[in-house]
Amino acid sequence: MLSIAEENYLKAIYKILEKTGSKEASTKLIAQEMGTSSASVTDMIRKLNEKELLNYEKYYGVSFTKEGLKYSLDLIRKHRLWEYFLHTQLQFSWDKIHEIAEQLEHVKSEELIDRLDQFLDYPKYDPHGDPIPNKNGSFTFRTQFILGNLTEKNKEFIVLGVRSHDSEFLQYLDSLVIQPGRRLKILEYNAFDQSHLLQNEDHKILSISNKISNEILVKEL
Amino acid sequence: MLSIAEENYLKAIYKILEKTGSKEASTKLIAQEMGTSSASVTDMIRKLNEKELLNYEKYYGVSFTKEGLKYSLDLIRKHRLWEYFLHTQLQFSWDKIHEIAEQLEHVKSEELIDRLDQFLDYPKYDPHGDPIPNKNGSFTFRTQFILGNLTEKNKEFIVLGVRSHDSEFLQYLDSLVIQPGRRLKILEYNAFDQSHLLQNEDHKILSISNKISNEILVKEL
DNA sequence: AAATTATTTTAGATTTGCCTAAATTTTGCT
DNA sequence: AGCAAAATTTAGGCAAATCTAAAATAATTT
Ligand SMILES: [Mn+2]
Ligand SMILES: [Mn+2]
Ligand SMILES: [Mn+2]
Ligand SMILES: [Mn+2]
Repeated sequence: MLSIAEENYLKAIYKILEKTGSKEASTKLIAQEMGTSSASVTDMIRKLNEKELLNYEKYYGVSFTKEGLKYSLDLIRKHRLWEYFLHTQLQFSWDKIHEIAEQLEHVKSEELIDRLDQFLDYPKYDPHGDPIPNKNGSFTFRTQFILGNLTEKNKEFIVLGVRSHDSEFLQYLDSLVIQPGRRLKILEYNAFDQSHLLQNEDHKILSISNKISNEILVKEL
Repeated sequence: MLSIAEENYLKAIYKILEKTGSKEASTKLIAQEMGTSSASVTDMIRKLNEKELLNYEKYYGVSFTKEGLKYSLDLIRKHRLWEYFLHTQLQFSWDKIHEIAEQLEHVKSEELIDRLDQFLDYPKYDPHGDPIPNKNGSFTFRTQFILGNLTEKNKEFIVLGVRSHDSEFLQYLDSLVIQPGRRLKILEYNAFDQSHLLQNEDHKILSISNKISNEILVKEL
């Protein structure tokens, strides 16, 4: 059993590896992600190395061991299942759930998360569209496009998720009725500033900058 | 915002005051309840006194301040609401819920507990029959009897709760179909050893020692 | 009212997770 | 290759929460 601090380091490393696509995470990036000093990171990764959750070579960053990766995936699973619970059962808006899930994910009980999974009917994606690992740590993949890359007029899409989880961004999307499961139609695409003119499910016309559209994930139809 | 350790001390003190009916809790009893040394208790109660949650007079134990009592009641509320959730929604048996609620009760979010309360439809009693304080910290009382004190033949009762939360005791009651909401009928009372012969809801005949019956709370009808 | 016992507090350490500053090592650049 | 910059580790310290042992105080018994 790991402490909350140790678990948060694992999550930070997972997030870095996911974002950079690399196999190793540097002390610097971990410190940045955790909001701590590099010295603290060195202390902690040495400890997690001793617990055989991280492969650590002095001066060359860390990678996950098999057990470290599985532990991280379990944390991601717990976090996203709790987010799903908060959103679908307790009606929390999607900009409020992350912070609470950050606490709930550290509750230690395998049976709890298994029963929660069953209670929620084994959801595959969280309220932000991120995949939820199953008990074995495997994700369900799906083809998805970044709205910002789509330019075809009159084409219709279903929102799948978002790439930014920024609270204000999510609230803004709420105000535009752009949420997972909602429909969007491209009315116009402006190649000069890469902005879109969209129609939402409520037939409202929306003008969206590429700053926004690049953070929205959709599928056709 | 208090640390988990600080919160657990408040709960321990609450439990002692409830059990002893006294206004002050001694260092010794707190240490016993927490499973720590008296020295640790002295350190902590001095800290909680500085935070104005406890009234503390050196060598004479502690009592709650108004804020300390409210904080404790909020913790009891969270604990019991989570237990109710685990039992009624996730189908955990009543002997498993306490341990998990001990973790969940420390999640910090007032909105979370308010929404959970609403989701569960404002339950007044937890799965062990203990009252759940409302948002203002007030309990709903009800008249209840200790089964061990009841001797009248052929009288019928509804189980309301239990006074011991021991896991093995609860499992034993499960095996006898003695659970909150279930009916019980007194077939015989033996004054010599104070044992009861009962009939449960499944029409099974049960012989119950006073050791057991003294831990069961019931109401008439 | 002493003396003994029980309880509580103080003193001094330990562990965890964090910090800053200094030393070391690697990396990038001319 | 050599030097400067960047990253990392080490050293030393701090706060929280714990411990054991010793000292102080209160309660009980004679
Ligand atoms: Mn999240
Ligand atoms: Mn999410
Ligand atoms: Mn409980
Ligand atoms: Mn309970």
